[in-house]
Amino acid sequence: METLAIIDFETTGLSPGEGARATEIAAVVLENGQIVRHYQSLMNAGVRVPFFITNLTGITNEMVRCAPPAAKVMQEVADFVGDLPLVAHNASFDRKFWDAELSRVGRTRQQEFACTMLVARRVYPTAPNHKLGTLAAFARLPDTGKAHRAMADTEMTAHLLCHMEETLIQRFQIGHLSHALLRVLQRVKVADLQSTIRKLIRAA
DNA sequence: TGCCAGGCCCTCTTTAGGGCCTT
Repeated sequence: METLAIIDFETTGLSPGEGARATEIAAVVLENGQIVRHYQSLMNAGVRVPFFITNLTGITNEMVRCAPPAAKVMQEVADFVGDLPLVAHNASFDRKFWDAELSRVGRTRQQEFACTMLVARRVYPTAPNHKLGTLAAFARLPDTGKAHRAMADTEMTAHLLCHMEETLIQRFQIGHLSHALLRVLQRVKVADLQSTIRKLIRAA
């Protein structure tokens, strides 16, 4: 697999447009199917953490108050991932926060996101659902720690990506999984997955 | 009081509606 950066945000809500801010981010670099570098930090954006978010994630107001400023963390994580292609589970969510938090420090995203949830819907159509935790159990992925914390979810997404690559290699004899192929697969109609991959292999 | 975003996908569709998924 080509070298990719996988990220996951914990936030105070669902939309930066509604005032939600990031509370934690994790990123890993996946190289040849192995996690070779980690970045993880809580961040203080100067907002209160709603009670139900603390219940969900375990992230408290005290933890955020003691964390480095959001601007410092975003500069660090943006430098950490550099121009590597980005991957996230339900990437439309993380892309919104990545773009919003980066814009606050005067930076803009240079690369595209690929989405493991959209690809998993096609690769694992019989999974009970396509939540990250459900897919981890369905594919019997290694335990990565407490769900709904940024590094645990980031590592789980990395394991899911590797498992999907193995599945696609076995099922369709693809050579390897690239970011470009992920971007194609996430837009293919579920029923067209097989024919689309075969066409891509023939064209390669 | 009740509701709250947005992109994607499916279908009893396309001049739409509702479920999924993320926090």
